[in-house]
Amino acid sequence: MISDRLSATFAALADPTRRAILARLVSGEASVTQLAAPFEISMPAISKHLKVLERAGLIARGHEAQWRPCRLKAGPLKDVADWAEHYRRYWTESFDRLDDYLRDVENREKKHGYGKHGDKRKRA
Amino acid sequence: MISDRLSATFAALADPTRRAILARLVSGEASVTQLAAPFEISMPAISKHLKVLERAGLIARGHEAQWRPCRLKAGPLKDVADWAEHYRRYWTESFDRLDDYLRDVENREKKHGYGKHGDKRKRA
DNA sequence: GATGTATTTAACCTCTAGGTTAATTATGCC
DNA sequence: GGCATAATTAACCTAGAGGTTAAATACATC
Repeated sequence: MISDRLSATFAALADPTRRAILARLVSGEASVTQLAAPFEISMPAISKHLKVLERAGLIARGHEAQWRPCRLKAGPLKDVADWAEHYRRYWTESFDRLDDYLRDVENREKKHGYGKHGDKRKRA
Repeated sequence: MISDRLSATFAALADPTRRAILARLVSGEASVTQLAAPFEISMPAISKHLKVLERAGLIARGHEAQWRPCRLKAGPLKDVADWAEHYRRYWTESFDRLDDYLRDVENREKKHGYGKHGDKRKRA
């Protein structure tokens, strides 16, 4: 079980099915069956996804006869947005802190350099 | 392995150690040993976290002698921020779509209602 | 080339995530 | 009460996450 709220939120959002469920809930309350319709997975699987979303505080659930309608609770998403905002200047600097390391790195690029999987290039 | 980029990003961010590493990288490039310092886990564990961050495109790695300095790559965080922004109006509506369901729900709250774990309350 | 430092890889462990099918619970309707 | 529908719980499976320790790799220096 994930203790801190932000981790629980990110973990809940890491699954595309769950993000799709949230997206669906934007257009209003829905039953479990309705939420399950677009997916090929079983009902219990959907049920588990909903439990994860509920634990993360991203949905709330009601009771109407045998239905348990879900609705969006976007509160934790504000935390996500706020958290990401702290990094805005780093994605704004066109290439991630480009200015910071250009002088350091570029003028010694024959020796070092940032490659995808380390330095496997031939060296002159 | 996670196929879509957004899922990989969220999954990477779901771990507090990894978020702390990103936060540290805001103050500039750092070696693996430097990044590991604040934590009690082993070097291989840190190495794995860095691999996750690298795969998610959140860091880039260099080569300097036996060091593999890391730097922040905030690109994917913009996607996170953009994604979250779509839900702004739902967390802005003070209590998550409050207006949408107040009429529907509140006037039948004796029968139904949104509780933490379903309707376990006594009914009149 | 031996030694020391930085880091990764290998091999392993445990726990959990995400899925399944079958059974159970809750409710409305006849 | 009996049946149909909605959803959850139970029991199970597999793959992967996150951690460990020990061994291997890469580089600088003496």
